[in-house]
Amino acid sequence: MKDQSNIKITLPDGSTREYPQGISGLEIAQSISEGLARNVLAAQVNGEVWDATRAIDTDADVKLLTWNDPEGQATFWHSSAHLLAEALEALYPGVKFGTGPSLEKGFYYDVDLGEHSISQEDFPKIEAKMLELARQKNAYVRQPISKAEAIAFFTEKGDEYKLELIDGLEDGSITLYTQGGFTDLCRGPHVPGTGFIKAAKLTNVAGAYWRNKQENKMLTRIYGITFPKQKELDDYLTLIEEAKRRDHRKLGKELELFTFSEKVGQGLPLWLPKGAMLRERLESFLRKAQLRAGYLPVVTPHIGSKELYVTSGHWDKYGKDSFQPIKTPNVGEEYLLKPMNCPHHCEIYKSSPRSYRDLPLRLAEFGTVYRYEQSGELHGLTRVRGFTQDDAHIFCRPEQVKEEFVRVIDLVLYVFRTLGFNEYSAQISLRDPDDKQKYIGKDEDWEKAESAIIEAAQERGLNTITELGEAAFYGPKLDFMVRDALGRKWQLGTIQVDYQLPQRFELEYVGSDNQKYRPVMIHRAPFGSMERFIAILIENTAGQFPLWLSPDQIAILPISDKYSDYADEVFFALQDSDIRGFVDHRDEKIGRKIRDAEVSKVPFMLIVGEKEQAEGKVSIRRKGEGDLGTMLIAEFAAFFQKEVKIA
RNA sequence: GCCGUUGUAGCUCAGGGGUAGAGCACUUCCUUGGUAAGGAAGAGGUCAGGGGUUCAAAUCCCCUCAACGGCUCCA
Repeated sequence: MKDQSNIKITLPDGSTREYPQGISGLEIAQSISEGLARNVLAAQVNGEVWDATRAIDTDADVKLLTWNDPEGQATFWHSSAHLLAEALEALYPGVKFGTGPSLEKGFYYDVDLGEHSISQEDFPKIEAKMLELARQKNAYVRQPISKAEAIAFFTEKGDEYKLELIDGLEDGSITLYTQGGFTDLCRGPHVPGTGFIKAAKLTNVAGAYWRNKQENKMLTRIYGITFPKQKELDDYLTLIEEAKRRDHRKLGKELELFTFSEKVGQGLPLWLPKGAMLRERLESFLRKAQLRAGYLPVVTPHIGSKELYVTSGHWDKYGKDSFQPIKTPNVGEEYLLKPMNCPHHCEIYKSSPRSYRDLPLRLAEFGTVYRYEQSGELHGLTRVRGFTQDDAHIFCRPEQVKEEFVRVIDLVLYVFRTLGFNEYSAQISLRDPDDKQKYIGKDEDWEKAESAIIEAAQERGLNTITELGEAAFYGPKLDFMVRDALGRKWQLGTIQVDYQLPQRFELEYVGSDNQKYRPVMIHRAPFGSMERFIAILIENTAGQFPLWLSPDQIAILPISDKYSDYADEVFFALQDSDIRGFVDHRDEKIGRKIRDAEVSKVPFMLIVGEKEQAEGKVSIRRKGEGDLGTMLIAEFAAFFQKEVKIA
């Protein structure tokens, strides 16, 4: 007969062991190996992450979590947030605490510092305090308490934020955690003790609204990161430094792609010749792909009468936060800078009666739009006030929605693949079921649209995440999200199903039965916006664009001005083969010309001197690789054409 | 929009109550050099803008603008 006090623990490899009831994850680790026990940060018990020291009372699947597990790191960082709080309480008595979660990389704690204030200069002091407390190797002690006790504790402490949090908690589910002299309301879990934290760095301080609501008080959010080893912190900091070097704002300036001018206005990028040419190349790439996919180009003006946006619903939704209407000499006449292309495209649809045979009708336009983004939101090229969408609207019959949607997914994936965007996430953005007033349209239409998206994504085997409340006000969408060099997420490609605008604009087509029907609209933009896409492209490639996009593909470097004429000859010959570049006619030594070409990321350098001139050749040097030997001009042109195609 | 930080030459930055500095870039001259920076000279700034304190402000204070880091927002 089985001993009542024993429980069965199943480990991830499928093996099962018997332990006395009440054993902890840490003790299980000890029974396996000392080394493992030293590294256990938490235990996953039946799928839930627990303190490693928490007693397990029933048979369970247990996975011991270490620094190598994302959940282990999350636990480590959440515990570090408590350590930060402890340090803050020691240094700034009376500080009140909001919440302090772990992040993908690190953690933060939101605090109300009262009279105090904290700046970057205070970081070393706080970090030192954290490490001092860590060296005390205090245990994180879990203590379940009743709601009344919790209220009493935090009333005594005078922390109204914790009281507000307790208010939303259910009696019986409340726990406190204490390490050293610091006690926090927390559901856990935590690492066994502070001693695991060997390196700490506060990264920045920022304001953040309490509970993320704009109408609430702004607290001070202190961001930090910790590691079990100093070296890991050093490596992390090096990585951040490298990421900053890829920042499109920095590279955009260095590579002379774009600039901003206070005089032109905030968030209004000025494209410099190299950037403009890069952008044009991307546009023509997509134009070609869209022509193949059955899109028809249209062009519409940058403004439209206010009535257009009253009809579309955009005026009602965004009017007061937008660029305000442009007035004319005629009283009452008002125009808006267009924030969207869709209303214009709807009017194009209406310009002629449509038959079911005409559908799907795919109208495409690189349409420049203007949105008055909040000043604090502007960010390089990723968030601007004037930008160009690679927009198109597909007008189709209801039964065509899914197929069209799938075809758009294919187009987006083709674009991403061609440009080497392998790290994206596909996000299905649905409406917030608890806040339906934010949206327009009938429930029935929303449900149809949402299921069309979900099915289409499934059909293409996309690995999707679903976000509630992220839909556009007129419909759900499938967004392709990518990260910038510093890990921030941005939406690039987007596909949106819309039943509302066709109704608002009273779009119709005649069916085979000679009855009138309402088409469905799909909004889509594979790049999203040229500005944002190029920003991410710059960061992805660190400014080293694929050969076909590179602003300058070759630099012709004469050894001295004696070979200037030959260099020009080579240049014109290659220009005839559609190869872009320039001749470096400066009075500099070859070493210098090479260095400058390398730094400005020109893919090929063609060095010409006495030898080359005599033989009608060029010496090829590839950026980052070095000397490739000599070729005849025509040989190089052929070689280059092959390279462009591979890229 | 909110909280915080920053704003000095085209760029990167030093300085800091007594009327501005470096490197790179730029211009001119010398140099004609073979695979990642040749040399010299020169030019360039109302120290973001406005107001205040002071005998004196780039420096201290206030306001505005912009950038940066977050928060909120994102058709």
